[in-house]
Amino acid sequence: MQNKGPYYLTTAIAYTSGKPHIGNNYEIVLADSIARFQRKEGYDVFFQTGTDEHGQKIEIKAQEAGVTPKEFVDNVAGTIRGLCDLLNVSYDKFIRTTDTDHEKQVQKIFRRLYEQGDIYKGAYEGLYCTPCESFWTESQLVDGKCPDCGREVKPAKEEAYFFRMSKYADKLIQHINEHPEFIQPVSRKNEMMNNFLLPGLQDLCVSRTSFKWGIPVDFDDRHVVYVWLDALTNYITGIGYDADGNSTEQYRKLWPADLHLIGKDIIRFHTIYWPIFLMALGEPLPKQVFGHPWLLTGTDKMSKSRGNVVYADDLVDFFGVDAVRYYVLHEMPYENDGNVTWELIAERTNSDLANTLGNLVNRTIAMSNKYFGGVVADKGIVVPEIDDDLKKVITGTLARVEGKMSTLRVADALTEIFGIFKRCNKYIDETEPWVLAKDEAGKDRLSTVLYNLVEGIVIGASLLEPFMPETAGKIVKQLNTGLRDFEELNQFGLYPSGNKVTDAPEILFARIDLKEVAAREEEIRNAMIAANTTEETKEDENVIDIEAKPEITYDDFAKLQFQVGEIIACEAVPKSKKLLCSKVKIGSQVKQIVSGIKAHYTPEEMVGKKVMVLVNLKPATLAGVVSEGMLLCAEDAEGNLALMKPEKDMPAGAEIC
RNA sequence: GGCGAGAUAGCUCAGUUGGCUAGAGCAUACGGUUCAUACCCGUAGUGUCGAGGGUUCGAAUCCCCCUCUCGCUACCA
Repeated sequence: MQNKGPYYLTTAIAYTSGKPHIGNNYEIVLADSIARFQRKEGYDVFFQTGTDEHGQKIEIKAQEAGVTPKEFVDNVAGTIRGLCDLLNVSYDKFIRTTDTDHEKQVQKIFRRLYEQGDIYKGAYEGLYCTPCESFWTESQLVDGKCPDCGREVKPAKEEAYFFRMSKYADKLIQHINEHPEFIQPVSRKNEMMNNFLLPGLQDLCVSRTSFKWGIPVDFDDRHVVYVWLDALTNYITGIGYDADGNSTEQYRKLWPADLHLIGKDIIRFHTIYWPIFLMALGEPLPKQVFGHPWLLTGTDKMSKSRGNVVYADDLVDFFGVDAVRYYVLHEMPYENDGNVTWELIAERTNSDLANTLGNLVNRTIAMSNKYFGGVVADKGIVVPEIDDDLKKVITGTLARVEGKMSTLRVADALTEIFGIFKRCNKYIDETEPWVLAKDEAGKDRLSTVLYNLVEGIVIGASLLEPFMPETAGKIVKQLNTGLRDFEELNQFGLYPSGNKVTDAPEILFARIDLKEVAAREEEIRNAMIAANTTEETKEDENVIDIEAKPEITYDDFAKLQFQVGEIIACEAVPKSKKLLCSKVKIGSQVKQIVSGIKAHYTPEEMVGKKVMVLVNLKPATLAGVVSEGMLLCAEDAEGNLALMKPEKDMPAGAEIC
């Protein structure tokens, strides 16, 4: 087979905070189908995936679990790798950000960027605005003052390293404009341009001192490298990049990557920060970044307490690996989010895999056995008006599939392949083998018909291999042959005439009873809810750790005036998505307070509540509405808000102290 | 609020530069067939192409406006 050169493909690395659901695994199946396809096309493919294992969240989770962070990520990374294997993912390298060589390179990269001035130590001294509780970089200040409130900024305790993004912004804008294929789908390009690049890039914080579970900055070990410089660089460290210029031959061969396949939530990091890091290192940029939409379960958000989280291993256990692969690839969302449910997979499996494909293979083999003892021979009895179209459809499919795959239209490529199987079913109807079998004179024609069917199925199976490798192998095994190379797929008639197919055809995909699916799903849901209940009671005892703020004096505290306020009226702020405007009775006066809690409370719910109010906050205007205080809320890890209410009924205006 | 995308058959969606009776798949109904996993083949559909207005010989397709949904972003005192 002709070698078309290297093709380097990556997925995002999965965060090891817990077991990923099918919506996360979908990306890697998609990547796998592309990797396998390009291999068949003759490319020397290198396919890398892996896990992102640092950060405060993992540090906390490990603590909760009573294990070290390393033990924790070893366990989860093992689970994730196991899911990849279960899904038959043909990765060439599974990188972990805790790999020693990766960590070493990240340190070297950090040091190099620091030494050449791209990373600087953010001296927070003089740059913290206490009222705004915000850190600002020098470039963000307006006349040396807080850009939000215009007040003086002053020194703060935490320091961090920053990356000078603005330095490379113009070069990146130019690159994006000159390479329209760089960001896919194109609609994302405008978002990046309009929201970030054109308004001006802010410098990015690339280190932390608030947690320890990360790669230490080797010349300043109070700091660990913060997520993006650690995670994104996996794409080059995994293939042998060296910041000192001693990169491996593999790196020189593979970089720049042909495709970074990622979810739409991290497009910004892959199309802005990552290219800029690479520019700073003097390396070429990846050729394409594809930010795919998500595969969701119905309309509800997945949550364990609802028991509606869909895991790949449960699905594979019930449907089989290729049915799951087929579903996610066939439903691959391109512009909009897609759906996955047990019922949808079952329906798709029945109609496409059991009926169209499985039944075709089964009936073809059954007829070969019934009429010719399994021997498939081309007797050369051609009926052009029927056979020609069949052959044309089959031999033309490769080109159509290649066309679809060149623009990553994986779902459409699969539809093209199934066109072969549908055409074969129709061919059976056109030729009526059972009629031919009744008459000795029809025997040779019948033999040719069956030969044509077997040949079509072999070509279809060969095209199917990148998407459903296990099934493709099973099909050709039953036909007692092997998969064809892609370059042979535009020829018809390579199946050895006189070959004998299996006399015991195996059902490739059994039809699934929807009631069984519902029962199984119910079973898993209940088990999940039960397991989660015990887990949640445990979690109730847990606390959420947030970043510590600098210590304050009692005098600082005494400046704050908290009182009980009664909400007597509330309405949504018209020109805003998150804001509610409340009239709050505090003693004898009524204040107007704007709060960003529309997602959690309706205006009707708000009225009548007695809540905790910070009263002496300087009034500010939000979305054109004046706000004269702040309603206090508790916030959980998911960002859910709960208003603070006195434990006993208290009059409006009561001081909270 | 800024920028952007979208609203087409019961469901998921295609509809290129405006052009003949608006399409595909799934689901549904009917007919045919029996080699096969109650399967396959064929036929039939229904659609105010989100509402209204405009340009045009002609608009799902272009323009205006309205309603709704969604994405990124800002606001979240």
